[in-house]
Amino acid sequence: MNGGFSLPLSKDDIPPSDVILGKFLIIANVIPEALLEAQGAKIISLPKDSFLFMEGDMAQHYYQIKTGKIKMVNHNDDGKEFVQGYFEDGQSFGEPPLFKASHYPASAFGFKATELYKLSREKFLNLLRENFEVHLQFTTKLAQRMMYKAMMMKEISSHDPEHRILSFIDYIKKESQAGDKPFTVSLTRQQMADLLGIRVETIIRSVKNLAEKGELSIVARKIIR
Amino acid sequence: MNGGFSLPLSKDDIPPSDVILGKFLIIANVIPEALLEAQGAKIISLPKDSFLFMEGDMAQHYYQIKTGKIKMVNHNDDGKEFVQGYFEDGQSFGEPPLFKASHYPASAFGFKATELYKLSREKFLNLLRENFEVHLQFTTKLAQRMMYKAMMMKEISSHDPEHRILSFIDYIKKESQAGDKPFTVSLTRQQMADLLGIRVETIIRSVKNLAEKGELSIVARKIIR
DNA sequence: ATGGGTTTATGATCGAAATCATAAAGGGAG
DNA sequence: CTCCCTTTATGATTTCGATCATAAACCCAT
Repeated sequence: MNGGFSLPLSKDDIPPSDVILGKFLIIANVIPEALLEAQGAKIISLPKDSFLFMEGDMAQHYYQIKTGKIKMVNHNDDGKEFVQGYFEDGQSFGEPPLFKASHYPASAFGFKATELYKLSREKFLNLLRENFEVHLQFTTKLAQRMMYKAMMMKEISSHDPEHRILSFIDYIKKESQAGDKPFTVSLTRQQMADLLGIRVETIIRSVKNLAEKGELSIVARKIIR
Repeated sequence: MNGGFSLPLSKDDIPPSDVILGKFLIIANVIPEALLEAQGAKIISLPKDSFLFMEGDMAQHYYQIKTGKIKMVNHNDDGKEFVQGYFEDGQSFGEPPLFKASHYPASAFGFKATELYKLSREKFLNLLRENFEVHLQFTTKLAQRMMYKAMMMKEISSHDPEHRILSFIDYIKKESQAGDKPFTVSLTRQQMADLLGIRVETIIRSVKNLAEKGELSIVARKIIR
């Protein structure tokens, strides 16, 4: 999953559920910290439950998580939220608008207290210029996220909650590299709902149905497939 | 929209509607043809109404359209289709799975008879390696498509057909760089339906509603905003 | 251990988009 | 011009997820 880099991730102190939650959508474990520091990246702190930037803001900086967890999220008019993704240690987020100096399509929210590297747009582009391997690595991660979004769009468009849920679980299972081994979903049903654009109640009911059909099993409320 | 390159696009023989249709989702006018040829790209022909590759196939080649039009599309079990995007002259498509040697998340369909450059994965990556500007250009286009998908996911998830339609039209209007000038949507209602994951009838009714509300106007069945 | 907040659960009702059916209008090829 | 196919249009009906309401189970902090 790290695609070549061995960053000092030290996930030992993170509870298992979070590791799994992070597994999928860990999509851009991008730039070695040494390189960021060499370019002059600053380290900043984002408190839990606060926003780093809001949907619509102009993108000026590259951000990469040192430790913590960020939720990229859209809020529609009636307050409902749609989660574009979660990002954790070593991952970057919110880079797409950097390239054309445009605005963020979603807000960045501190799901946990988070420490981040912050690098100006110019220095970021410079870093890519001077480092083909990092650039390629970055593009690769972007491409992966792209495919995730393509998959989700297809699923979301053909609304059938059960199908959506299964595809989603299979995707994160694959990401987790669990192989054939039973895979435990560590997301809450609410989190799945926000990622899939479905109400919690519907998730709960659909999951139960899927369990009855034998497509997955529920043990101690956890979803296993 | 071309972002720096002036490719010999010669769109003169393409009717206006197609130019406009192509305007949006023209997102990766990527590699100068001279470079492709230098790397040894072959030119192949894809007949109208045929598939170049299918969802699930392993990605082995980089494709860039010389002339014609490609539709990237998913088919769900009951035959309904979801269109990920249209691509035209000068654009590339289906590149994300190239980076990790994985399979296509959607099928490529000849919306018109199309001539394409075809380049092996290795040579494509090589080309990026040797050409920072092209690589950056490519990443930029990928980032743009990414943002389009993020926007669409958010819209699709918060189902309100009218809202979705307006956001979509505003997006393609912006892409077309029409500014404040009235913008005529050149997509059929069916095409909009397939791009938005809504039924045609719903599009028709919603558009009519929006016209009554004054959000847009319909002239000779064409949607103007 | 206890209390408060979250997560899971379940039933009842509603509503909006999908579906089904049918037809008129437009457009292109010969 | 005419025929045929696509696109737009409109009404009737159905369906399934959203919504509302309520409560049990669980978990964590003090």
